[in-house]
Amino acid sequence: MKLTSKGRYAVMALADLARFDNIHPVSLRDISLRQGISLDYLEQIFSKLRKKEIVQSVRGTQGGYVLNKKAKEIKLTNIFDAVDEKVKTVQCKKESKKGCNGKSAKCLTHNLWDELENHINNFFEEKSLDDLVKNNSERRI
Amino acid sequence: MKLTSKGRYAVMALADLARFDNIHPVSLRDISLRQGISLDYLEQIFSKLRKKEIVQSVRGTQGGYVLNKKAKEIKLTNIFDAVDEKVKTVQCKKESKKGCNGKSAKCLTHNLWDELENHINNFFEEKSLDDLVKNNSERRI
DNA sequence: TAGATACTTGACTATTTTAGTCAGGTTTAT
DNA sequence: ATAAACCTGACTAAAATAGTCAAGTATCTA
Repeated sequence: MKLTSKGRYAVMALADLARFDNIHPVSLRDISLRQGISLDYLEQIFSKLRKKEIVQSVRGTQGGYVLNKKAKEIKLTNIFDAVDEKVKTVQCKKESKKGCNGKSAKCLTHNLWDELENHINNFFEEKSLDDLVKNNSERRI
Repeated sequence: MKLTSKGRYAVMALADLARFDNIHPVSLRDISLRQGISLDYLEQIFSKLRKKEIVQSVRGTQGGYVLNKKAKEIKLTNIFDAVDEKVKTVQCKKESKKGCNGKSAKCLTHNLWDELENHINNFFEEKSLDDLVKNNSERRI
């Protein structure tokens, strides 16, 4: 089980952006340089973040991106959701109306994975972008 | 982020095995049939579980596998560890003595992923095989 | 002691996912 | 006008996953 780069990058980029928010829009180019993430990849990611209304874009020279809500109101859940990073532990064939692995009932461990998903999602729902930025306020880059 | 089948199968198979433990060895063939997991794949998985001394094998007719410890003492951590299912959230280049993404310092979100790893691992360390079986004692298959 | 059952090991492979790249736009501040 | 910056969709190399396949070895039971 691992977190994918897309999710990590999304959070990293937004944390970067949050530090400059309310001052001026932040260009992807700057985020790319500071965080070491490919510009093209960032554009893909921000396209999704914009569609989910987590950020707003400002076009033209001196443009960039701005948070669409207060950092405190943006939970990690929202970010992961936007970039299709999902916590997925069971793959039951839902179409077949059967349980796990094509068997008639839920597999022995079905409840376990449900619990695990909840456990992880709770973590993401508690953490906001604001928490991250505050945690790093002593650092510059 | 998702849990891989290998880890899920390992836990499912061991939960199945735990129900019959102390009665007789359980053959992989039976587990395969009951849990709908390929026999060949199970063999790969159990080879790893045996090396980590989570199970013992009993050869010959009526042979199979037996737990090597009490179900209460087998934590999910041990199982995931045995089959190389790891919770991995950051990929910092450790060899380069640099921080994340080749930058000089830890990335903005580094601490976050550490916390997340701990959060997930705590879950796995608390749950034992015994918890699983008890949770399902009302069910037959 | 024959033969079936069941474990054991290692190599191989198709599929899927990931982590991007690339090309060609459009918008807007200056 | 033009450069900076956003925007979009198609494409792809590499890695991981989820197995399969083949060829054993050990041991119980009849």
